[in-house]
Amino acid sequence: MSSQQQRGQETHARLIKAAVECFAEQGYDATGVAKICRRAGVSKGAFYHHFSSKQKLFLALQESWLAGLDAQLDTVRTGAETVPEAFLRMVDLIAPVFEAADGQLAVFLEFWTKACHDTDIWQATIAPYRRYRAYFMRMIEDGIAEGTFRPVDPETAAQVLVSLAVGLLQQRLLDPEGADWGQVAHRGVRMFIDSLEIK
Amino acid sequence: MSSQQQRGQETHARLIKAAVECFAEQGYDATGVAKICRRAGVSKGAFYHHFSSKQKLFLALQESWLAGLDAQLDTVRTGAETVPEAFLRMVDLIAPVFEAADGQLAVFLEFWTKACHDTDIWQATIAPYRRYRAYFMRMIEDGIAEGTFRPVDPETAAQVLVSLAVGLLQQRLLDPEGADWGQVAHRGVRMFIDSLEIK
DNA sequence: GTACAAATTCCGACCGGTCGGTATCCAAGA
DNA sequence: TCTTGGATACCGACCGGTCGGAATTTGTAC
Repeated sequence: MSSQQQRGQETHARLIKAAVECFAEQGYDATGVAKICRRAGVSKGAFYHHFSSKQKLFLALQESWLAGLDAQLDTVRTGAETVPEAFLRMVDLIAPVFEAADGQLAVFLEFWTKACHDTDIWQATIAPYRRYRAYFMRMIEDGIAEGTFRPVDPETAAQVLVSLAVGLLQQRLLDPEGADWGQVAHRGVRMFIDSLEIK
Repeated sequence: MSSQQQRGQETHARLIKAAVECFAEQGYDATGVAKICRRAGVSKGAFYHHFSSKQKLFLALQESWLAGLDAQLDTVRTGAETVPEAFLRMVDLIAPVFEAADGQLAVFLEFWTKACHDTDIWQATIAPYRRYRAYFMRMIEDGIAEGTFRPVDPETAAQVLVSLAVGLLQQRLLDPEGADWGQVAHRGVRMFIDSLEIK
């Protein structure tokens, strides 16, 4: 890689980092391109050299973040004996990911909001949820197959679980001090399992 | 009421209505005050005669909507023998409220988003959730008292339920065609009850 | 009933400022 | 020399909000 290419990549990364911080602190709309540039120590010209629009940067942000979450999810099933165990492991594994990203998560709400009014963002936003739903569905089907779960409708159950996860994320985001959200998440997933398990 | 007062109230109502429609279609930030006024068939001067700022109108919107939801919630406990029944009744009673408001619900996402960056909106936004949590908590305590529920921690359980409700709302908002959300809601609440009930 | 003042409701031009985006030029590395 | 990455100045559009005053109704004194 030439020194010029490297310089370019560094600027790119600095812009992403600055954008995440700005969006998290003030929100997407309230953050001007100029502000991102100032924080990144870079000019507006450089910005539009790397991103064709403010929205493209927004999408790039979402994409990179979700890729990280996906990677984390893939490690869940390994090393769990039964499906219920896998679900519980998931909570433990995912929680720190969210905690680490803490301040930046507010941007998720922006994604959801914008998704309602923009097809590009909408597509990029719902895709992961459908993927997670399918993922959970398969786990539930496995649970039924291995005899630990009652023969419920896996799709509906998966949708319930995704909703619960999303709701937990939102509540945690809105009122971080309002509860011990890690504990609530645990309790929620345990309730989910309880109602599915054959006892 | 004098004819002047009445005229004022009508204008007020027209502004609210126009604002809800605009916000739902394009979002809060993308909707200029001028656009609301045009839709309401009213001048900018009239707008600022009725609302001291765009944000005040936003808050008024949220307040009036939540008041309606509260009123609906208050009718739930009456006419249910046991607590589990009350929870199930709640789903049936609340669902149509959300369905009726359908197109307007996207504004909720905006409330959440703005709440992260504005203390005024934040206070107005979390207050109802804390109220609902307290409401559910009492119901769960009642369930424990009447012997139908296991002696779990009512607070955590209530937080789980609120999270589930919020998540269902968000998912429904984002992907209305993605599932039969009424059914998912039913299944979710039933799951919640299942894991609490003494069998 | 009439004349006039006060108050309410509303109008729309206008303000300073900010926005996303563009055009142009420059410096340095290949 | 020529491409690439970055800088700067600038554009038109639009924003939330203000303001002086017009139009109409209400209250009051005669």
